Amino acid sequence: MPSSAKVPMPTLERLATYLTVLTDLKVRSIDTISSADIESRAGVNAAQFRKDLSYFGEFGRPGIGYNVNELHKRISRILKLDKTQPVLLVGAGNLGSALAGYPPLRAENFQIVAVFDNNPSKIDTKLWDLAIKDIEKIVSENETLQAKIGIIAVPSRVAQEVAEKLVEAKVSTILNFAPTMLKLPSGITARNVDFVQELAVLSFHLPND
Amino acid sequence: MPSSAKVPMPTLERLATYLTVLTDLKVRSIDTISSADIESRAGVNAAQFRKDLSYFGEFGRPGIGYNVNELHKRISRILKLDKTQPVLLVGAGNLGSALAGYPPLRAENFQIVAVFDNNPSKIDTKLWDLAIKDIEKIVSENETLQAKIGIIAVPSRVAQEVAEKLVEAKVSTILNFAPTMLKLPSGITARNVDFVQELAVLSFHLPND
DNA sequence: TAGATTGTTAATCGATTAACAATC
DNA sequence: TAGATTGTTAATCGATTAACAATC
Repeated sequence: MPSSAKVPMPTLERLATYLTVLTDLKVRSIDTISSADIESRAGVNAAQFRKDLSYFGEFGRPGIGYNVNELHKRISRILKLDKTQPVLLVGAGNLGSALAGYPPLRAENFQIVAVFDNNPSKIDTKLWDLAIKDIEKIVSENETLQAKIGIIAVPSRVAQEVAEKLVEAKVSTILNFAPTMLKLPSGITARNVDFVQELAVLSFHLPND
Repeated sequence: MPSSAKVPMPTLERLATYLTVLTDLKVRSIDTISSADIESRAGVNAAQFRKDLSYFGEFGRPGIGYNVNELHKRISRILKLDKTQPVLLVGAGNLGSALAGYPPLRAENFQIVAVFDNNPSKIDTKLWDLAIKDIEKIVSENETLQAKIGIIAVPSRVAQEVAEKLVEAKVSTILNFAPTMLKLPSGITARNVDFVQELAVLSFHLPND
């Protein structure tokens, strides 16, 4: 029942996976599932799944299983995906553009509310339906927007600098796509998405000729 | 000394992180570092770093530390990043386009050698310097190319189908950007990059108003 | 030599999974 | 009731870290 007991990071990551599976089950109009079903669909051990949920309360009925809609709703709630989250995007290059136009983000209630760049020739042009703004204005812009999540999609060499501006703009969590270790004040949560790292791990597993 | 003893996945992931740090040290012309330096720069415990390396042999000199260039070279070698790896990209949308034009990939010796899509209006047009080819031709195309790594950058609903084509084309490792659980034959290694999952974890950590 | 730092062992910590009483 | 499946405890497994002899 306690929602405050420290939740392991892997549990949190799997929660998002369960949501993906549950969304799919909803589409297929399946309305009850067991932890064993999850095991076969998500590749996560059934006991693991039940344990993960146990950090947040009771969700199923012994002998029956879980109601798909209810479980989806409750996990969304836990991950704070039940209401729209405003997000600041920094970097209007290829990657930033792809992120701003990425449908699954909207589907899960993340809304990019502003895009920033430092390139004068981009400032005041549009990225999809958003005006690209001067990165120097991020602090004042976010006074109104009040976004708490920031995405860094700029080259590595300026990522640290951008991170500091995001912190100044009162963002408290950062998703960093640049392959750099950010130095951040405590209290700021950051995650790195590193394509090259992912490919490197795959590369290691390649058969040796 | 054994390179074959099963290496933990987190070790492999950190190896790529070390490489990033080492590249940076090379740029700064620093040529010797200790595990304690790595701890402060990569945020990884010094003992952890030494343990990670120990799966692959001996790399440093007691009392001295590690030679930056040599360590970089050896880790590159371990991850098979010392020679160019050909990669097939499926999906010539926004994300595929961003990946194909992503400089760090080239910097680490990954080379996208072909792009495939199923959209007739895209086929035979160019994505950067590559001709977009019909996904139906992937098997025959890869007979010549012999790429072993595939990237899936298509919408979720077609990701499974694309994965199967990649397997048919004799790819053995897959990086999947679609938020779906792929069902793959054993022997195929896959990793998912899920932006929404990353954001969901951040979202969880958001202060409750 | 004295000081620094490695590679590795052993101790700790935490996450995964099996087992089962409770319950539908 | 008998069968199914949960939530949770306890056992297992594996990864992280501290400690230290070896060595530069």
